[in-house]
Amino acid sequence: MNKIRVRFAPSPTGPLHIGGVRTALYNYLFAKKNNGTFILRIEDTDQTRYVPGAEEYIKKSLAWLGLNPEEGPDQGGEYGPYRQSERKELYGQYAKKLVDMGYAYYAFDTPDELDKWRKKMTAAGVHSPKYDHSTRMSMNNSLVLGKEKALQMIKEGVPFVVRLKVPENETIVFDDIVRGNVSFNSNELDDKVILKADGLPTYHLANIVDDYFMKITHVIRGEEWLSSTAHHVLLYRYLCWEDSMPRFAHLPLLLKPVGKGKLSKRDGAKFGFPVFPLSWESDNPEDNFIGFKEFGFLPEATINFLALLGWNPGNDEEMFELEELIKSFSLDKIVKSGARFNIDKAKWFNQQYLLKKSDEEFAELIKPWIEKEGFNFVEEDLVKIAGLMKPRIELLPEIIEKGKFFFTDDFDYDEKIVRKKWKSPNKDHVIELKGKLANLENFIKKEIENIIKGYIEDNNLSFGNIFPLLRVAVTGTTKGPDLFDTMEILGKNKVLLRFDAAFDRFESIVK
RNA sequence: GGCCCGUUCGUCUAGGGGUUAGGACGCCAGGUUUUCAUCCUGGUAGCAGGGGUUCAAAUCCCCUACGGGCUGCCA
Repeated sequence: MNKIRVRFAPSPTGPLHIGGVRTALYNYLFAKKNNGTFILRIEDTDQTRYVPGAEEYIKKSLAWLGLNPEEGPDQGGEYGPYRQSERKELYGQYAKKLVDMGYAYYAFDTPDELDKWRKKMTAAGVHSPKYDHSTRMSMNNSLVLGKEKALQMIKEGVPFVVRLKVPENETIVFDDIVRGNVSFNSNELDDKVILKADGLPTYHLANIVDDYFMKITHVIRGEEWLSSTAHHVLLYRYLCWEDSMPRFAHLPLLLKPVGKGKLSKRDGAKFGFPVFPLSWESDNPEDNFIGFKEFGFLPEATINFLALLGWNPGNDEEMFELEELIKSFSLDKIVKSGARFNIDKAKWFNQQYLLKKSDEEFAELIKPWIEKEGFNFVEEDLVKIAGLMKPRIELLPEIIEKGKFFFTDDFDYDEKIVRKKWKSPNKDHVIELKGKLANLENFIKKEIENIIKGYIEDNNLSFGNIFPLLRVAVTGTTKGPDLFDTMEILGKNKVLLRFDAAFDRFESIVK
């Protein structure tokens, strides 16, 4: 069997959607699993939609996730170039060849004319007018004009496109790895444009030509391509490449968390979570998107989550890092139906991976977020803080909202608790306790604990009345890691100052 | 509208003629904890509907409904 070769072929029209990332992932996994080659090909044939920076974004996204192509625009390879705009000459050649063989024809209908034609047809009751076997003979093309005349027009510089001449009354069948046999009646297919007036190919032609020359063995792509696969099969046949036609695997789409339709780029803003791997900045603020990375996701969690959205290993396991995914991956376990994008599961995965990190690793991960806030910290303390905060964090930036008190005195107090508990005798005990802590020479967890617990026990107090006040005084909140650990990290000085500040504040709150 | 694809707990999914329909997230309850979180235990909830085929259907077939995709000189 020939060596497996797959490609991820995005268009640089903007940031790479998370669904595209999953497509890349599956291609990558399939390649690695089978000792094959994972190729990146940039499909930049639509110059009107080209967005500068998008190609760079795609590469950075793949790199962040560890999905590194072996061949591509940056890596090179013996089947390059890997940018379609750099392969321009190739496509025209094959478009012409198809025309010469009678499998395609030149068409001169302008976009404007087609638009008007469609409107007219629609008005006449045709639901979606198609340029196909039933209408092509009433259009402006070489089939009605005659080849001579058409060639003449082309020579004179009349803009033209090349359309595939879809045969009549044929059943086109292909065996999709995910969906099994899929068949189309050719009468339903339109005469797709394969070469545009600007001389560049459309997806359909470019794809077939490139896949053929790049020796692609499996085309793993989104379901949105299923409908046009019949055209692609025709192209392979007419070009006499049917023997090396790749196998197709059409992936189910990612759907909106709620409501109808597939996941769209706007859903991120709408639901408050990312639908892109990395953040994307553009001139138009409406087109600024936050990424999984910037949202606080780990690449391994993102991968794990994505992998399981439309694929499963066939057993109950669900924690998979890239290497394990490679071992377990198989195309036949891909699910057929679309999957709703559910961020809760993604967060859970993130937490699982965060929990696996050592305190040192976790400290490094939260550091950028803390620095971003402009907070200062002692390296050694940060590792301790990391250990305390790790089980409490699902997304990295939560270190700020949940652990702010480690880094600054500027935090709000939980007023509800203060109002409820800041009264005698509770408050007198707390003030008394502060005095005892002030006398403590060795301000370490064990000692602090002895003082506080001893005091509460000696005076027969309830933990529930004293502890929340201590906690809120020092951290502002009743939630958080072990208070004695926290105090030790903060240090005696800071803790005492916080008590003083808190007592003042508490008084004005209860007033 | 037409064509193609799909439909198992709220969500992701296992199961592909005989199962108490399994797991995970979420949610709820209990336990642990100074609180929160982690962790542990338990619970909640599903085969879209209708016809067939069969001794037996979540599983095979048909119809309907619903959902998704496509229907561009976009990919």
